[in-house]
Amino acid sequence: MATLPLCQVSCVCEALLQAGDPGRLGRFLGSLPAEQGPEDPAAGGESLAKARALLAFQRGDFGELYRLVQSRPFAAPHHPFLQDLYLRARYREAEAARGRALGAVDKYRLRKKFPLPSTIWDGEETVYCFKRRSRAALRDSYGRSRYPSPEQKRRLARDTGLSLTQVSNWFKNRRQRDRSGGGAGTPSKR
Amino acid sequence: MATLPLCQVSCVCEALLQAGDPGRLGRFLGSLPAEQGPEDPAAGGESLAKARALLAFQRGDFGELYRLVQSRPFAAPHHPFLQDLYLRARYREAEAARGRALGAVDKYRLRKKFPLPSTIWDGEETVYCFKRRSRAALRDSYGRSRYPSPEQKRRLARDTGLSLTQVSNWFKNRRQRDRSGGGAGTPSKR
DNA sequence: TTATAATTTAATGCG
DNA sequence: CGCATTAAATTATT
Repeated sequence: MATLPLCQVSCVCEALLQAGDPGRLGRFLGSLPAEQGPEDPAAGGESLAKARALLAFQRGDFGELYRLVQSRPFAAPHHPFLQDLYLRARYREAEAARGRALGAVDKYRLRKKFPLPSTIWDGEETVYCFKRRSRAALRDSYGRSRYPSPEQKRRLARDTGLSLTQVSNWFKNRRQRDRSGGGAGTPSKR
Repeated sequence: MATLPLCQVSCVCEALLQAGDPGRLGRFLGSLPAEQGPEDPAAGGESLAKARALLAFQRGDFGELYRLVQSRPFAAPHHPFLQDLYLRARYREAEAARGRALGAVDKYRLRKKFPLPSTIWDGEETVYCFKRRSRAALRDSYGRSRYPSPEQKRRLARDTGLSLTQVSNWFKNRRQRDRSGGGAGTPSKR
């Protein structure tokens, strides 16, 4: 088979990743010449490495997966996919070693023990509570109205640095909390 | 006072439960002879046990309530009332132990921790309100046609025990979900 | 274990 | 019915 330009290889890889067809993806990678190896520094090589990582995961070769993932920095759009793959590999490895399913706490410990490699993570900490200032702004707005207009939501999102979805979620959750706490509502099934 | 036939006792119990008059209900139960106890195996005894359970709840004797509810199998028409009573007892007990109002998640955890006794529950798992079986039937029908005829809808409603509106809503939501998923407008996280 | 954010599913109101 | 939005239930993370 003739050597393809790297950009075309990338394209095919992404398409097959999207399609979720490991069989065809494996055959395609097998058909490539050896010099298009994972060390290729060009940007297009990222898709190739991604595809190889997925196949390594699927055949349980976790060592190869970790090596691939750390072999080079990946562009941000690839991060979610690779982070998910990396963690699932760590989970599955620990699960196999222990012989039974992991709980939420076990997974938490593994995440602490094996932090995401810097090649697939921008280093920003995942935050599960919004900043004090943002929450104050949300609370303040909630005091004036429990149902902000789209206009108000946009302004809040801008002021707090949160997304529109996050602002909407905050109001939803806040109303729900109010309801369960204060209302004596008997939950009706219908 | 003379001993009443059990069917009459049931009738009075149901009437007073309907009326929501705990005072009169309590006095009525107090007036009954001891041998019409909660162990009475006759079907009519269910109303009596129901009434006793309500009074136990109202005076905060939750242990007695749990005992009554599990003392015998109850017929399906009594389930909604007793399920509600049982859960409210669990909620109130936890609330008192903690000293603070419960949120939606707290209540969810209690429902998982204290599943409904089989005496007041048909055992059908419900996820997001609908029973697993009902949802399977809906999914199945959707696979054959995204727009069921009124005739098919009626049949589904009958088979699943859902209302016609609920069936229609389910299809509407399902189509909506299909559309948003495939097309544009997936709300991004950030 | 608990509080909080996010997600999934069912219901509602309008055109 | 489609569409947007909300309510309610559930999950995930800390």
